[in-house]
Amino acid sequence: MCEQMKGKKNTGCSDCPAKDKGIFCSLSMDSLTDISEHKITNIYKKGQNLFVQGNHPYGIYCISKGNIKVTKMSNDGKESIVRVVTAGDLLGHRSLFTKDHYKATATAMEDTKACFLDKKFIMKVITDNPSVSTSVIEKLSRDMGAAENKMSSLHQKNVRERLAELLLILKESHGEEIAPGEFQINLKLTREEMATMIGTANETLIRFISEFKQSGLIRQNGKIIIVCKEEELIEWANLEY
Amino acid sequence: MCEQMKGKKNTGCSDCPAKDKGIFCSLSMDSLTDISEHKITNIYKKGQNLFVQGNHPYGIYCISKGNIKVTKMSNDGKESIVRVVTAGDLLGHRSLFTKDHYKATATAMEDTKACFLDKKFIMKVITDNPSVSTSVIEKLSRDMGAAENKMSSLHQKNVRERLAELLLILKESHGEEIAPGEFQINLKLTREEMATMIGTANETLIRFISEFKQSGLIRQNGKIIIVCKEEELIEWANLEY
DNA sequence: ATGTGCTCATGATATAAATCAATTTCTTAA
DNA sequence: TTAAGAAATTGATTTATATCATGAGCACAT
Repeated sequence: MCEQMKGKKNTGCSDCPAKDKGIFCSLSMDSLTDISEHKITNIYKKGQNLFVQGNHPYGIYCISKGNIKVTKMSNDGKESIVRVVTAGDLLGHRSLFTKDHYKATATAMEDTKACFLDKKFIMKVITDNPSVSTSVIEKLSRDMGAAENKMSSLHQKNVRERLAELLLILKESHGEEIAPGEFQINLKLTREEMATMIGTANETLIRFISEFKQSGLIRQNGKIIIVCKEEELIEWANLEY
Repeated sequence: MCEQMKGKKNTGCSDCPAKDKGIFCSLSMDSLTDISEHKITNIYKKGQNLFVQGNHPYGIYCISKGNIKVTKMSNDGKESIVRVVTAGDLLGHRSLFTKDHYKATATAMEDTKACFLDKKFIMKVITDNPSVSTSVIEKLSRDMGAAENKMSSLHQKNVRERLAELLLILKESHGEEIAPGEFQINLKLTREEMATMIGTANETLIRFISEFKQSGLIRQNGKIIIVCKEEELIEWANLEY
């Protein structure tokens, strides 16, 4: 019996905190129950891998709680975070759909709850439910837009601009307004991780973080970053019109 | 009447040279006829835009013949080619599915034939035909894999490695074996275009192209590049294991 | 054929960011 | 509670690549 199967069945999908953001949001109660009965829920501790670059996929993960980083490692050991996956998102679907091995490694950034659905079952759910397939298509399209955007930023922008852009993106995806115009980014990241998200060295990243802190664009509460002057960050980010 | 509607109906989808590579490949003759009746076929001359960054999508393009580059332009006028689209591929779907404006510009690299399907119709085809939706999902997944790969390459690899990688990718997508072990890349690219594909300056690209030519890894027949020593290119590309 | 405007090529120089090195601060586990 | 390791910071130096400058080769329209 494979690793994933060791998990135990858990609360139903209808109770999932991420239900409304997930691909099953428009399904009937009955269909949801069907999915609940097929899923295997697992808890991953911070630092644990859900899957590893090079392995073969045999299903898909629906994230119920927690943040997961998807990283690619080069031969010479350089790491890049290509995407961060959150509650309501899918994980491992890309490789499953292309019938390929995993091109990246997925690691829990904090204690995480993820439900595993085996290949055969999820494929059937997708073909049987247009609302699911269009959700998947929409999610993929969105992620691909983000990927292409990041790609062009790496070419067109310098590190300061890329950092400003990253902070704005994190503010959108993980931000919480804690005071008028002040947004706390609810995602704990090391400098190293932030650096690999924008394709730079951590020393370089640190210098610009310090710069932004000095200018009061951001501040820090322990490990947590707070965006104070969004408007100025937007200026620095040099976004497309 | 909008620009796209000026095109005339043309030969049916069943005669499309790209049919087998497209998302409609598993449809019945009847369904294909239905699609043929709804499509608007257009011819684009080299350099013409199919759509422009910032505009609003109201349908999708199926490429029947020709190559199209998808480029993103920064505020300061720097261009990046994020993807090249070929016969059998979709175009404009990403923005359509996310209900967003176009994030990039699509330009014909040569005389091109593309069929336009309006939003309402293509959405119906997708929801009515699981084979189409899974094809779309697979294509998106594949493109997204390419995008994330390119993203990490920009961070992890130097220009020489990225160029070697690009040549290998082009060999896969547009290569034709013209002699044992010699692959002609059937895609005319300027140096400028190649440079923007791997996120570098054209002068820099030219230096490495020259290097590769001198080492006999590639050679040129007019504007067309021929890969002579694939194995050595693979070495240089420093691919993931 | 002849200019006019691209594309390609090569050399010289500048620079952003990587790398290397050393110190401090924070975490975590014994 | 302290020791040990990890993460963050700051400074000095190096380096890959961008940028600038110039000229040669080609293609195409007149």
